[in-house]
Amino acid sequence: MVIGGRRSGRPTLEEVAARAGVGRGTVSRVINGSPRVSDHAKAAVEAAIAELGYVPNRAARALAGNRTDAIALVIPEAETRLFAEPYFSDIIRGVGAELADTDMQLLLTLLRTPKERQRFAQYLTAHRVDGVLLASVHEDDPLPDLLEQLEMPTVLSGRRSDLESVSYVDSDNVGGARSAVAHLLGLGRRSVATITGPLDMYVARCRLDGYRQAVEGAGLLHDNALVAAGDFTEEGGRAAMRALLERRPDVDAVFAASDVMAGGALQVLREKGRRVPDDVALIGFDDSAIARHTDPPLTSVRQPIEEMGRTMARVLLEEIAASTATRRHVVLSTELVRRESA
Amino acid sequence: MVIGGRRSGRPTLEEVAARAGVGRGTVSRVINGSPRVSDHAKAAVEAAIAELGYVPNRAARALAGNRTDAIALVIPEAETRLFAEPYFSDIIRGVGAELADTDMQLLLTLLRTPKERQRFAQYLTAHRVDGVLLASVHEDDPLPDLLEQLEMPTVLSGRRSDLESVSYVDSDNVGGARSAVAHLLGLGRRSVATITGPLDMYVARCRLDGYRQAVEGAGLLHDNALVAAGDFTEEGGRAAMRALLERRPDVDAVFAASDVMAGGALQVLREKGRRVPDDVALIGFDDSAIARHTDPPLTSVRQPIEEMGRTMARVLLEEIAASTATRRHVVLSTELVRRESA
DNA sequence: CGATAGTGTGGGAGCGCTCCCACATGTGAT
DNA sequence: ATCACATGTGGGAGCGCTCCCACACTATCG
Repeated sequence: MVIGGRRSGRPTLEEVAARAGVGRGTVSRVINGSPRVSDHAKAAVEAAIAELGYVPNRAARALAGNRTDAIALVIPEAETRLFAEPYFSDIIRGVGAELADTDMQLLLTLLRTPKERQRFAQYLTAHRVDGVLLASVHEDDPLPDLLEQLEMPTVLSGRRSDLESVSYVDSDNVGGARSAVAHLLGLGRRSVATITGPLDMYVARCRLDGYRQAVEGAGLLHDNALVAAGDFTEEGGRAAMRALLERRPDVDAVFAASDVMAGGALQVLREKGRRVPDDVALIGFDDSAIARHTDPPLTSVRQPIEEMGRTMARVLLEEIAASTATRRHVVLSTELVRRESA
Repeated sequence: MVIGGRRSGRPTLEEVAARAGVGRGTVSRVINGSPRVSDHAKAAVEAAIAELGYVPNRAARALAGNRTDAIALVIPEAETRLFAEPYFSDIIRGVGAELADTDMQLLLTLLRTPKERQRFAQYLTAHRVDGVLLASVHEDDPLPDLLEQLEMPTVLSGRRSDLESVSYVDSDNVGGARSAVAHLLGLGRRSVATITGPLDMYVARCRLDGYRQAVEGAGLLHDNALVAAGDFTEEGGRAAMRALLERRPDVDAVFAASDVMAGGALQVLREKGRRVPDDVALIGFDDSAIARHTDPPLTSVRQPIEEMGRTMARVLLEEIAASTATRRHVVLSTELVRRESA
């Protein structure tokens, strides 16, 4: 590796051209992989690049080419709290992996305050990124619409509703929930309850739908007393579990829409003297670290989150490359990870 | 907020100048906060900027000014696995918070493969960032030295050794460990063991030092049989705990150098029928989510990680702004969070 | 053999800034 | 009045690229 060199600055395209004995245009074409270059010229340029240790100046490229070679990964306000969850790091790792072979830069943008959102809107209008990855959106989030309006290539992780128009990559929440509940039913449980997430979140409704489909598919009657609303927090899981035991003391299985809530439910079940899984079987969602650390370890539905991140990046790059606006909706399948709680 | 506008592109500095009835130079001076501008001109320019919704073109600035207004947060290979740990997300949140009021961009760089490291070295020589934050370095990591050689402003989280020359922000690992072990001793425990991290990591050695200081400070003999090497993984914690029980069945307290390892140790203790904290008191390090979810919940040493992130960003910005190379070493104090395991 | 179409190539223009020189104007000392 | 110096200002030059036009040179055809 060549570090530093003659002169004050790094070599420029022009210097490469001089060394290779060609014009600026030809060097540019080689760098950008244009097919309209003779093998001979290409070889000479590549040699010159290697000799000089030339690396293109990003800013100059961006200025001349009216692009930035950078994409933003945006983590909205509500999520910065949950940032520690494996969800985001796995997304980031997936995105990073996919981008590693590109020379696309990844900008991390945390949007906590309205002021920061405002500032980010400026970023966008100032065309400081070529595209945006939006990690986890709420139903009423206007950001995707702003992005669409600005014709900024965008990919969401998850979606706001069935009608989501912006490109997204989501996991099969309905199917995951369905398979979890089917598993409980297959164990012979007949009073299968669910603890839902906040129902103003699409993901929570999907998981509830999956629960319903499985229950009804087994020819059982859907009983609203078996559905308790949680909010994806541990305390919410505890409250929901208490309510369920109150309403239906005969409950023999619970599907919680997140591991955190399942953890809360587990505490209450133990308090109330119910054995897991003997008296009550329990399944969570996310297959997070918590699932491995509860006693007993939680059976849980795993989402392929890193894969989601990779896919998001891939879809975004395609969207940036495409001349016409395309929308892609990708749903990745989930997998039931069996442990001792069910 | 003005979105879009007349013409094809966003307004330029020149247009702002025309509108304000001044020259390009004056607008530039206003934007960059130069004191050499009359109040009158300044007001006119600011009005024009607001009316046009002008946002400076970053690429043009970078090209003309020979800087990037971007810093890289680098997460080296070994750590991408641990990325889910609150450590990194807290660092990121802190950095993000500190940068929010700046117009410095945060680039996330995961360095997994040697190839990616190589590529990153090119980034650096190509001057694509103004500074680098390096999250968690290993003792033999050459990256800090490369950065120093390139005169790239750099701040580490943690340090490689006592002699670290590059700027860093670290937490008081020695003091944290010491207080944890002192707490165990204060409980009347006399056979206090420790599960260390990998001893080629400075942070692991610091925590071991703290352990030693506390033990010796209490007038006890240091027994090597009470020291088991782990590797910051759960499995490592399990193995170390098994070794400890084998060597010193009389062990009545354990200080693990991370919560993850403490979690592993806890499993083994339960397997072997030891009650926590009755038979064996246990303390972890990091105060991570795991600590709250084990049974019993772990007493643990908390580091002010988000604060570390904030400080890192602050120090880096100062270093970038400073004309001369400065080195700053900041050590933040830790706190023992008491739960039921000790 | 000229016309027509491809290929490869050089280099001008220009992207939107910052830097800095030159100059205008103002102020106080001589 | 003259000089010295600070203060404010306009605009040329140039950062390192990409885009694209113009041109040279080939092939292919009737």
